[in-house]
Amino acid sequence: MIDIKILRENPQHFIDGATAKNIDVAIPLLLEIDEQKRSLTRQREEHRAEQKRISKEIGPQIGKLKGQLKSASEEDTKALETKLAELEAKPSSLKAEIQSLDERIATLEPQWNDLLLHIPQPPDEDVPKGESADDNVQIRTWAPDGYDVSKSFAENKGFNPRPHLDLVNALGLADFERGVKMAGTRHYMMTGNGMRLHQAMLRFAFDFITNTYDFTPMSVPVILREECMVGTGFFPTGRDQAYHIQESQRGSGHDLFLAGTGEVGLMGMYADEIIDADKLPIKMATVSTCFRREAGAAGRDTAGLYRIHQFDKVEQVIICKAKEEESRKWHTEMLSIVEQLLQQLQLPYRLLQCCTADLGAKNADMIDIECWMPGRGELRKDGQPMGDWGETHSASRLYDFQCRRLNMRYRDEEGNTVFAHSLNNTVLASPRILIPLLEMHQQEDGSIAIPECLHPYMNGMTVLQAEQLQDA
RNA sequence: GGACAGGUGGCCGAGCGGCUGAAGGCACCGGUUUGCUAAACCGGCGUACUGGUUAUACCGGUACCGCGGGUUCGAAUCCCGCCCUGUCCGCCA
Repeated sequence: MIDIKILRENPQHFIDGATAKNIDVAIPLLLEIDEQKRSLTRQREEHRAEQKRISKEIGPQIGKLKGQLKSASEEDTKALETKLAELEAKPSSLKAEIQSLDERIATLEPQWNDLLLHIPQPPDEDVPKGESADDNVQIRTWAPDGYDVSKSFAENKGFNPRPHLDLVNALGLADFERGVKMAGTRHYMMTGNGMRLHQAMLRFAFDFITNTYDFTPMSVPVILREECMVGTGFFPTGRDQAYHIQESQRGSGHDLFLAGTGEVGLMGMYADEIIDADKLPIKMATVSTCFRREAGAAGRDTAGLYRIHQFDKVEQVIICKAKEEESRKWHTEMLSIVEQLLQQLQLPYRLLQCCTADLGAKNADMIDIECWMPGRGELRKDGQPMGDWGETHSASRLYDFQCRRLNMRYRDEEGNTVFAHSLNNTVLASPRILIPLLEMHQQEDGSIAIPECLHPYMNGMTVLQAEQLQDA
C-alpha cells in the first residue's frame, strides 16, 4: 500500500507510476473521496467533542435527579421527570447529526479503502520504461565452461536435445495422465527418481540458503486468511489467481486461500507487530507447496512441467530497515545467492531487469532470472527446438509497500515507529527447475548426468539411466 | 463437534456504566546516591488520525481495552454476532 499522505501531496507521481506499469487506477476519484471523507471526519470529531463536553456537564446532574426520584413524593416526581427529560434532550440533535455523519463516512470508507489498495507502487527511477515483458533488459548471462548459449545445443554437445517432456516420459520421472485423472489439467505426479530429484533439488536449495547462508529455516501455513493475501499485496488485484476455500459457506468461520508462494506466510508472520530494531534484518527461508490457478493462461504452456497448479518452492525473504541503500544491498545479495546456486547446478542463466510494465503492482523493482531451456523455443527447419530462456526466479524489491499493508513496523533510534522494508526472491522452484536441469544435463544415450552438488541428496546416484525406467 | 473459562498498553495484571487512555508491577529511558556492579529513591514512558503552522518540537481534538454491531445523555464496563486462546470431553493423521 502506498502512503496516502504522499499521494495527496504529489498525485502526479502515482499517476505516472501507474501509467508506466500499464495499470489503470482512478487516482482523481480517490483524492475526491479522500477529501470528502476527511472533511466529514473533521465535522464528526467536532460534534463528538461537543457531545462529550455536554455529557460531562449534565451527567452528574442526571445522576443526582435520578437519585432524588427514588425517594420523591408524588408531586415532586412529576417536576423531577420534566427536568430530567429536558436535560436528556439537550444532546439529542447532536446525536442525530453524528449518526448521519457516521453513515456517510461508512459509505465512503469501503470505496476509499478499495481504491487505495489498488494504487500500485510507482517503479523506481532507474527501472527502464517499457510496454511489455519484451522490453525487459538483460543484465548479464552466465554459462558453465564449454557451453555457449548463442550456439545450438547440438553445436555445443554434438547431439540433438530432447525436450524435458520426452526425457521425463522416457525415464519415468513423472505421470501426467494420472495427475490429470485425479485433479484435472495442469496436474501431475512426480514418480520414482523424478520425485527423488525433485526432493534433492529442494533440499539442496534449502540447505544452501539456511546453512551456507544464514537464513532462518521456517515452515509456513499455505492455507491463509484473506488479510495475509491483501497484506502481502497479492489481493485484491490477483484474487482470481488464488484458490479460494469458502469455509464461510459452511455456516461459520472465515474463508481461506491457498498461497501461491511461501512469501505470504513468511511476511504475514509479523503482521501487526512492532519488531525490535536490533532483530533487523530478518532473513528467512521456507520450503512450501504453492498453488496457482493460472487463470487467463489457458492454452499457454499446457504440456510438461512448466506451468502447473501445484509445485514446491524454496523462498527467501528479507525484512530490513526502511533505508533505500539497505533494500538495494539485500536485493543484490539475494540475487547473488541464486547465481551461486545455479552455478553449482551448472545451469546457464541470465538476469533480466524487468521493465516498468512487467513489475506488477507491488514492486518498485524486480529482477527475473531465467534459465536456458534447450527444449523450448521455435522449431528450426530441421525440426529441432532453438532453445529459449524460461523464467525460474523472480527477485522483488518493495520498499515499505507490503509492510504498510501488513502494519509491520519497527522502532527507530528516535523511538518512532517506522514501516519496515521487505524483499523476496525465489531460491528454487521445482519441478519447473527440472526442465533446464534435465535438458542441460541430458547425454546422448538419453541418460541424465546429475550435477555433483546433488549427489549427496540422491543417495550417491550420479546418473539417471534410461533403463532405470520405472512403470507403476 | 460439545461444555466451560477467557481475550485490557512492549509484557504481566486491576478495573466491570460517568471521577479510566486506563491502578499496580516488570521491562525500557533520564536523574540522585554509589569505588565498580547491584540495590534503593525521584521523574518519564502507547498507537493512529486530525487541527493550531510549513516541520518527527509544543499545545488541542477524535478514535482505539480481540473484531463488528446495538442499548445509553454517556460503554473497557451492559446486550448480540463473529474471530481467537486455554481447559475438559468426543473424533482423529
